[in-house]
Parts: sequence; structure tokens; C-alpha cells
Amino acid sequence: MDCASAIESFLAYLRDHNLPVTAQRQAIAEVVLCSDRHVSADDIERELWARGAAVGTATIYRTLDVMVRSGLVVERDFGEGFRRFEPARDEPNHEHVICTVCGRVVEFRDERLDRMTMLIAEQHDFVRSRHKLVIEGVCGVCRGTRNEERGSAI
Amino acid sequence: MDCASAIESFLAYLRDHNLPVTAQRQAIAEVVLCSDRHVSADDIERELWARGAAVGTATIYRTLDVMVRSGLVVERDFGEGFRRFEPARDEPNHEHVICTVCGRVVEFRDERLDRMTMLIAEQHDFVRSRHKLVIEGVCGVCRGTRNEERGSAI
DNA sequence: CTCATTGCAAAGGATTTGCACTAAT
DNA sequence: ATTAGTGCAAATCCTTTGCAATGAG
Repeated sequence: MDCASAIESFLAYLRDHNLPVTAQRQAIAEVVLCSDRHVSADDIERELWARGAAVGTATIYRTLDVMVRSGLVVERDFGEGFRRFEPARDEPNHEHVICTVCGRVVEFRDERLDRMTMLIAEQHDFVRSRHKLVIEGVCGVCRGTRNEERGSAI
Repeated sequence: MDCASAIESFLAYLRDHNLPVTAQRQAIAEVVLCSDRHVSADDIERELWARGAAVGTATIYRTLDVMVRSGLVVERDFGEGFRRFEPARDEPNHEHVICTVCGRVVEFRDERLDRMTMLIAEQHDFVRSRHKLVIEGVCGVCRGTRNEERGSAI
């Protein structure tokens, strides 16, 4: 699903649920759904401010809530002390590799992992709802450069 | 390594580094190192209070810092909004299954996982430092009982 | 005696909430 | 007109820090 149709889906979700379609919600949706990064609430706020369409912090969090509930956005916690959000893509379950230097996040999928975690949960008498795998390391860029360049999250 | 010798190792670490061995540090070490759970700072504070040896919050965090630096304690973040700590066991790298109802944590090891994450990191031009896998699900107890019983974290 | 630790309270960052005000339907 | 959303500031939660008092070596 591309960015434009994701936004349309979100607006449709709002209408379907009798939730007002406000300028703020559209602006936030654009930032989150059109980003190929894993953005934090702060990233969103900063980006909207830069675009000259500043939105209150509370509204950003409240809108992220709605977007997560709509299923169009997925919440992530990489143990950084804050949450990140990414557009839900068609891929059902994917994992993350995160660079401990610049914070860059790369995604990958592995079907074996899905099966493995399901089995492991069973072995311990758990019914698995989901799993989260994060691989930490240093990316090629950060190993090469002397860390002069550190990516922004937008 | 058992609980008593883990405590002894910690005290040795303090002496080796010319750090004062205080009653508070010993009390905190006992709670953390002798627990088979993954305790939070709050769990520790509550437990010490219950034992009649209350210790200030700041001291608990500061001591946890020292214990992590000593390598005898490992810090975990399960995305709950706070950190948990567990004694570092001999096993090098292990994963966690956490019950989304009662918070119970079960550990397991899988060598394949270690190899897999190493390879996956390589494929994306990352040098892996470590990985974190958390499987979320509902444990047998919480599926059976109607959630009357919810484990404490100590 | 000297220097690190302790405890308390204040400060911090991320997130949530109360409430008067504004805007969508 | 209703009803919900918005922004601001205050409040929360977990964690850290400043600082005077305390204790270990």
C-alpha cells in the first residue's frame, strides 16, 4: 500500500467511525504514513513544526493512538526510552536491525523465525500472540565514517 | 553461580574497585542476585521496604548501575515502560517469553537463533553486537484461572 | 580524616490528562 | 447545535541529579 492510499484509508477509517477529520490528523497521518523511517512522537512534532503546521504534543500522541487502533500504524519499542511508529505494511511480521550508533533501522523478514517462536512458546505452555526481535549492531556507514554523519529520524 | 557466591563476587568487585561496601549495596545485591525473577527498581524498593531495610530510590538505581557494570547483573527492557534486572547467569545469551497477563517471564536458549541473527546482520552490512528476542503470549496459569492469581515480580 | 555514598527533594524526558476553547458534522 | 478534537499546562511515571549529611576505609 503506498503512502497516498494509506492516508486515504486512514481518512476512511475516521469517517467510518464517526471521528472528525481534522487538519491536524491529516498532517500527522502524512508524516507518519509517508515516512519510510520509524518515527518518534518528537520526530513528528519537529517535522510538522518545520512544515509550518505545528501541532500540539498531546494531539500527536492522541492521533498516534487512533492510527494504531486503525491498524494502519504499528508501535515499536527498541528500548531507547521512547516509542517509534511505522506504517503497517502488508508484510505480517517483520524484525528490525538497529544501528547503535546512528539509530538507523533496517527491516527484514524470516519465516523460520515465526515458526520457531510459535514452537518455543508452546514448549513453555504459552499461547504466543507475537514476538519481537531486535538485532543491535553497527551499520556500514557508521563503521566507515568517523560518525560525522548521523541520520535524522524523518 | 549460586546466589551466595554471586553476592560474594559483587562484594569482591566493590573491594577491587575501591568502592565502599555499604549495608544498602549488600541489601540490594541480595534482592537482585537471589531472585529468580526479572525485578524492576520498584520491585527492589518494595521488597527492601517489606524486609524493614528501606533504601532510597536513587541508591537503588545507582547500585543497579554498579551491578550492571560489574557484569553480575543484566538489564532488560521488555517495552513495559520500565527496566528489569536479572542476575547474569553463566548462559551467554538467552531469550524471554513474557506473559502479557501476569508479567511472568520464562527464559530459554536457542543456539540457532544466535547464528541466525549473526548472519542476518551480516546480510544487511551490520556488525551485530547483540540481539533481543521477546515472545509475548499468555501462560498456562493465566489461561486456566480467571486471572485471580497474578504473580508478584519478586 | 578524606572521599564516596546516601537520602531527600528537585529536575528530567516521555507520555497522559483536565479543562476551557475551537472546529467538524 | 452537538459532539469531539485541540492546545496548553499541570500531572504522571520512571529515572537521574544536586546537595548537605553520613559512613566506609
